[in-house]
Amino acid sequence: MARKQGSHSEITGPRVHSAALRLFAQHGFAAVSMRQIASDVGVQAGALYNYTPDKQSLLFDLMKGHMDELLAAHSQADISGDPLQRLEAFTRFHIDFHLERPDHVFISYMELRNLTTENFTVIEELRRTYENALETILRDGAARRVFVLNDTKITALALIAMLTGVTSWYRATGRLTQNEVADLYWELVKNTVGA
Amino acid sequence: MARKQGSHSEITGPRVHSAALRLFAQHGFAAVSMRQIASDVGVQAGALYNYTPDKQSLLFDLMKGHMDELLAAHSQADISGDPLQRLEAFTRFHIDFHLERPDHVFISYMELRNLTTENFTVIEELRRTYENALETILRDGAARRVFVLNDTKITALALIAMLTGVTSWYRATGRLTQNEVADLYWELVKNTVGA
DNA sequence: CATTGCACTGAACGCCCGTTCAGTTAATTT
DNA sequence: AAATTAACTGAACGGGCGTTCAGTGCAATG
Repeated sequence: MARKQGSHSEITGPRVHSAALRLFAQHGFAAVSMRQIASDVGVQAGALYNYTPDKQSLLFDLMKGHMDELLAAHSQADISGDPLQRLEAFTRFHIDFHLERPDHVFISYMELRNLTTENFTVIEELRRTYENALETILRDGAARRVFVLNDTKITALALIAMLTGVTSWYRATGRLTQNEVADLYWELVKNTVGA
Repeated sequence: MARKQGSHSEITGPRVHSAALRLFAQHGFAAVSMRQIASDVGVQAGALYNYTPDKQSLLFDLMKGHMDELLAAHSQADISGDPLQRLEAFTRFHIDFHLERPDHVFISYMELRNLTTENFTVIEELRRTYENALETILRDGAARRVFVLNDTKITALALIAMLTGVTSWYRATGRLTQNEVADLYWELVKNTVGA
């Protein structure tokens, strides 16, 4: 019969994924071996295969999990009101969410090319869904002449690149708090859309 | 005596580096083997070592060469006048330069963690030099109240992230010409700095 | 025409890779 | 106490890795 207590799998499973997360973010997917992940968890390489069918799935699960969390958190977030208010809410949501998951963000932007084509397609679609949420806000604002935009699609991409870039320099121990960063970026975003 | 004509080294050498450039950009440094590069050039793996001391140097040379070219082109470019004119010139220079070297740009932003610490330090310093050029323009403009900025350092980083992001979606066969992209981004940048 | 030396081959070096699996351990259930 | 089974070990599989180097062929030199 299946054991309920004393089982290690509920501990080891998450540890495998969080070791993979950290190591992939630090050294890159291709540069990290299953033996390194195993050693970090404190088991032999073979034991990893109780928790993932293969290395590729380890990467995909991390990225898919991140995108699912992003979209779930985004629909939970209170992003409402007129376009300007929604853009502010989106900006602050994006900064907060991304600053709290630097490793996930890093992997999701750097390791796309190490996904199989099927897995890549899945992630790309989720990413496009998120980008479209921003584009909708921009289009609404442009229609109501609250924003002045020459090209909503390019503006959306430019804003996301700007906002996500924050993870490449932000350090919790640095000069600015997370809220100060969000304030600064909101000013930049507001200006960018001509509001 | 050394042969001057009929020598292949002047042909093979550049081919090694350009094969490495393309393959590293496509699959990532860690995922590309010396044998793949050799096969792309049309030689055996051992022959590569006539042109590079090791794989790491291949990566470093590509990144160092890119940064040197960037800084050289930047100082050749006519970036003069008042802060607004200089910011426009910088923006257009940055977009043009980066759109014409997508592989170099990709490698220089993605493969930093695969550099040895010594090599990383070198590249980082060159990158900071370039960022400082933008920051100087911003500080001048803020001092003369042409720009409205809360934090010149963060604004510089945000703008560079936004501008460099163009390489991740731009395709020469797409909807927009390089000049149209530069025009769009200049509008965004101008707005962002409150000018 | 003999010599030089560049450019390259092809084999080898020791090592690490992702993945599989028979066997061991020990906690739980009956 | 016996049976069951989850969790894991340790060895092995075939293969690829970066790098080295003695040897080969040939174009240019003297």
